[in-house]
Amino acid sequence: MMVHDAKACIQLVPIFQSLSTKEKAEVATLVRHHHFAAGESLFTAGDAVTSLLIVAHGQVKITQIAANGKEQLLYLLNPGDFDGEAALFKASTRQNFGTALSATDVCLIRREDFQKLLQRSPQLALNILNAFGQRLASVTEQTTRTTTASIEERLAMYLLETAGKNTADFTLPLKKKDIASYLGTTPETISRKFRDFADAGLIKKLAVNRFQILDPDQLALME
Amino acid sequence: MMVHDAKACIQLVPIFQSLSTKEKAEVATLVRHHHFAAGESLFTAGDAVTSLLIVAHGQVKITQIAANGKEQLLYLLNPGDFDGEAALFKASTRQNFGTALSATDVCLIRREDFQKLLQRSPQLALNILNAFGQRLASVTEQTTRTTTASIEERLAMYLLETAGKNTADFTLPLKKKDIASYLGTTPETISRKFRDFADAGLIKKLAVNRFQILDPDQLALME
DNA sequence: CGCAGCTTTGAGCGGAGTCAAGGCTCGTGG
DNA sequence: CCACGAGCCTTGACTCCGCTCAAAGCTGCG
Repeated sequence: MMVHDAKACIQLVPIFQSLSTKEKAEVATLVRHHHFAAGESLFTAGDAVTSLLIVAHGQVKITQIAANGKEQLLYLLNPGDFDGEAALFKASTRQNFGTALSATDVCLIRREDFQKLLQRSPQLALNILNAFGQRLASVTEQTTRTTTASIEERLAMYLLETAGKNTADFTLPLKKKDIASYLGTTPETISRKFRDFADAGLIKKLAVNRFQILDPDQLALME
Repeated sequence: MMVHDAKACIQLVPIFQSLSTKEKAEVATLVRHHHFAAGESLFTAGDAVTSLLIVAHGQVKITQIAANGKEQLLYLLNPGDFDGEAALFKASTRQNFGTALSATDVCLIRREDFQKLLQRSPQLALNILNAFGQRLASVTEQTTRTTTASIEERLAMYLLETAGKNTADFTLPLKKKDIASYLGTTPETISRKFRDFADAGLIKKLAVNRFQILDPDQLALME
C-alpha cells in the first residue's frame, strides 16, 4: 500500500519520468507519505527545508507574506508538481507558506537522500533544471503582467487560462479572495470586474463562482 | 590572450568554482569571447538559444516586452552572472531581450558543449541548480513586492539595496527610465518620489543621478 | 555648437483601494 | 431538519495614488 502509493507518486512526477525502472525503484524506497486536510498548513516561512515535497493528489497554494502583512499567492501546486527545490541545495529555510486547498496527499524525499540521488543521476538534475526553467518563466510572466497590465486585462487572462476549453460552464478553482491575491488586487475589485464583464456580454454568471464564457475572443483582446 | 581571458571568465563565475583544476581547464577550451558596446543588443526574443552566456565585464539588462508593448526590466546581469535560459535543457528560443548597458565582455559556451559538461559533472549541475534557486527566489520576491508595496516603498527598497554601504555618495547604475521599468512605474513618478524623499530629508541630491542617503533607517521603515 | 534623449515639473484625471453595510451559503450543532 | 453563525461575496460612496500629456530645462556626445 505504501509502496503502491510511492510508485504512483513517482510515475506522476515529470522529473522522474526519464529515469530507468531500476532508478525509479530506488527512488521509491526513499519516499515518505503524508496527508493533509483542506486548510491545513504544510509548511511555514522560517521552517528548515528538510524535504522535497511532491503533490500526489489535491491542491496546495504557495503564498508569501509581504512586509506590510499582505498575503500574496505565488502559485499553485497540482498533482505532479513539486516544491522545496529552490532551497534544497543549501541549508536554508522556507521563504513562503504552503497550505492545502483541498484534501491533499504528498510524497516527501529527504534532502540528503535527494542530493545523493542527484549526484548519481545527471539526468535527474537536468530534469529539475527544466522544471526550474518553467517555473521561472511562469513567475517572470506573472511579474511582467502585474507591472504592465491593468487589473481588467489580468483578470481576462486569468479567466481564459483557467477555463481552458470549458467555456460553456466552468467553476473557479479559487475563492475571489485568492484570485485577488494572485492578481495583486482586492476581492471587491474582482467582484466588480466580473460584473463589468457580464454587463459587456463577455461572460454569463451561472452561480456564485460558476460562469459561462460567451466571448473568449473579445476577452483575449484585452490582453 | 584568448586563453587568459577564458581563465579569467571561469575564475569569475561561481558556478565553476567548485570544479577541479582539470575540469576548469577543460571548460576553458570551450569558451568563446565577444565584446559589446553600450546599447548593443546581445540577443532578441525569438532568437535560437545557441550558447550559454557569462558576463565577464560590464552590465547587461534583461527585459521582456508585454502584450501592450511596454518594456519590463526583469533583472541585470553583472560580472559573474550567467544568463538563465541558455542553461536550460529544453528552451530553444529566447523569450526576452539582452542589452548591454555599458561596454561589456561576455564568454560564450556552446549549448551542446555545456550540456555535455553538465552530464558529466553532477557538481556543476548542483551549482547551476543553486544559482537558479536564487534567481527564482529573487524574481519571486520582486513579484511580491510589486503587487503588495506602493511605489514609494519599492523605490526605498531599491535604493537601499542598490546603494549598499555607499550611503555617503552613490550613483544610480540605471537611468530613471530603467528604474521605472524595473519597479513597474514611470520615470515621472520616480523623479517625483526622489524629490519627496529629498524634501523629507531622507536623501540629498548631489547631481542628476547621484545621491547621499541621509536616513537609511527611515527609508527602511517604508518597507 | 546643436540635437537627441533624459529629467524635471505641473495640471488633470481615472482606476483601483478602503471602509462600511447588507446579502448569501454552507457547515455545525441543537 | 431547521436555525445559527462564520466567512464569503456584492455593492455603494469616497479618496487618492500614480498615470498621461505637455512643456521646459539638462546633459552629453558627435
